[in-house]
Amino acid sequence: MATVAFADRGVAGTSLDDLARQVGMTKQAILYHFGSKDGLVTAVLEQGAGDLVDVLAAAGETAAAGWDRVEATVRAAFGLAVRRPELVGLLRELGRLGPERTGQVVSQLQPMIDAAVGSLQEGMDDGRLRRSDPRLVLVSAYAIVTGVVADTGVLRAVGLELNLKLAVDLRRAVLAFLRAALLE
Amino acid sequence: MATVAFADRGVAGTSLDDLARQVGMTKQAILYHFGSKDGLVTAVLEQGAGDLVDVLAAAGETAAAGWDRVEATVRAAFGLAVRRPELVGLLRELGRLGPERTGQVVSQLQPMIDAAVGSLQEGMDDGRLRRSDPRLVLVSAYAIVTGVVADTGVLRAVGLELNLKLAVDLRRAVLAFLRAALLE
DNA sequence: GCGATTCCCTACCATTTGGTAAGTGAGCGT
DNA sequence: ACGCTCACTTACCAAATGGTAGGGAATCGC
Repeated sequence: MATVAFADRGVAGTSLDDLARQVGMTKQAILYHFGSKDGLVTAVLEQGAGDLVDVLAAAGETAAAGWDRVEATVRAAFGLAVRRPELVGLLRELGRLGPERTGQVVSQLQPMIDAAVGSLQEGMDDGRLRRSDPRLVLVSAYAIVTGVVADTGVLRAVGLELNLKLAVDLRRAVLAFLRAALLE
Repeated sequence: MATVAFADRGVAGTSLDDLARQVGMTKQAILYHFGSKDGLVTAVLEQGAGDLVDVLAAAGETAAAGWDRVEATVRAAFGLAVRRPELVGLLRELGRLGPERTGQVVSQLQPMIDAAVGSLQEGMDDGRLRRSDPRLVLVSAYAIVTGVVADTGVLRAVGLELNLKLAVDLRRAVLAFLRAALLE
């Protein structure tokens, strides 16, 4: 709930009073549980990053290394982005929360990121994937998935509505892009 | 200046006092010129959208329709995103400013967007470009360019630093993606 | 049964926020 | 010289903000 509010209107744009009213508690109940707004932000970020890691890491591990793993991860990422867009919003909010906050979340995501880069690199070394910069691939894929889900205003501007069908189309487009980049 | 602050810390996260101190004026001087914070936001958005249109539309018009125009526009977009990343941040801030604000900016960008979609569609009808959904192409390209520039925290997490060389690499990757999608 | 703890509320508080009121000085047309 | 507008400034203000203090009810260990 707080996650959605922070992702939606930003941390600075969400007052504890608003939040409490939304949850049906008083501001002081929130402060009791989290100590301060800072504490709440920390908890929300930790939970969000945890969820992210849980879903994506699990998806990656179930598939065999190589293209299958890439596809499984992208599918999981799209599913998560559609089901819980607030996680994407949270990632975007990070930029304006300062480096310490970014560091907190990144340190939680780092093992997963390293694993992804490593897996891609390994695939390239084995010749199963075409050689390129795995980090560029990762960043590009991240940008497309998050950008498309988060900027719904932009979607509407080009005459698209974010729904299941569009998500499937976009997933197909992203996978085609990655296939072109990673397979020959 | 206000543009940078709004893009950087968000509208809600930027107080008029902070802003005024940064500019070397008093808050009341700002209020005198813009009437209210709302007025300032409106002006900043209008200016930002105008700049966006100026650069991108000009780039599109100088190149011949078809792939050349796509490439010219992407190059202009990357240039703008690197030179003035706050414009990207502003676009992202739109989402949390509510539909009216989004409408204001979108109506300013709409002719350019329609022209881009139309140009792509025309190229596909002529057979100069491979047939696909031009809106999906546009959204994907938008997401990559803006995502990569705006989420510098994510970049750093994968061990990349946003600089000229990286921007060039990314531009190459995006152009390769678009070429694969639009040319055969 | 009973003290302690947990959890939450009411009542405040200092600070910050966007915004108003009133004045001031520089420049400018007449 | 005079009035007038422009571009501010200082002095406020009411509301909202994050946070503290203290109390009360429910629950738990014993």
